[in-house]
Amino acid sequence: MHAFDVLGDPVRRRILELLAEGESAAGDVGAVVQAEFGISQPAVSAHLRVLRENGFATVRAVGARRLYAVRTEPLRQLDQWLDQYRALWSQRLDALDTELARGRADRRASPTPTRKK
Amino acid sequence: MHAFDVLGDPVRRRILELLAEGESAAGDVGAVVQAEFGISQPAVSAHLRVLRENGFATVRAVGARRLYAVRTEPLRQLDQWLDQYRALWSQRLDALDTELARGRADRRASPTPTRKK
DNA sequence: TGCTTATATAAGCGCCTAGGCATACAGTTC
DNA sequence: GAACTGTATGCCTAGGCGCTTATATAAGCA
Repeated sequence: MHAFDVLGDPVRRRILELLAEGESAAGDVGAVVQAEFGISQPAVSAHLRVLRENGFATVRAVGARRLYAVRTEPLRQLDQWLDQYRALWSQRLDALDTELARGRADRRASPTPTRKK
Repeated sequence: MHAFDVLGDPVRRRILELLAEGESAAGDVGAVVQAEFGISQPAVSAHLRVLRENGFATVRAVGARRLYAVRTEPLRQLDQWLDQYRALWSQRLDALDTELARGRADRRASPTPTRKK
């Protein structure tokens, strides 16, 4: 599952947000999320699993508790992914201007940039 | 549709990447994407529509052509969304350490060992 | 005007995912 | 060890999304 698919779910985003406040037990996170979204405990558990299996969270057992914590790696990657677009907005131009600006840039000086993959 | 859902599709991510090189016609983007993903023209058109309707792209007609261009606004917002997590990784700690660090930090004020992994 | 190109929309369909309930399993307590 | 708490898994269903084919619409051209 791609990082964006993981983050595509509002429940998971909320869980991540909660975990950002600090490591916490599945049940604690669950209580909040269940209340807010009106979903069951198994549903929350499934979301935690997705986060876990996709590297967004780590777990460690403490007694019968499962303490979850955010793993920033995937988020950092997301940040990197954004890099390829930052230039487009750091030009301090708004969307429409950016569009026009790029069109012109291509016609004027710049040689065609390479791209593939 | 949430921004993450929009970006959750690999075809759409690729289209965005292509558009980042500069404004281009639906057909041109389509040719590439259709070849790379083996999907039909209508499928590409549908993706362009999603990007458009969710603010990730703008269109303008030039004759029978439809020129698409990236709109950075949603990407900027994504960047902002990441802000709430940047603190977690700018601490220069990796996931596991971060987890431990936060747990301890809550209890006392001791710093933690450095990264590994 | 009739054909072709460029792109979008419509209809139908399979698949994947999230959710529910029931249940399993581990740990804690007495 | 029985009962209870905390959390995960299995199974099933429903809804949404992406794909395909067929077709519509608009512009360009002979």
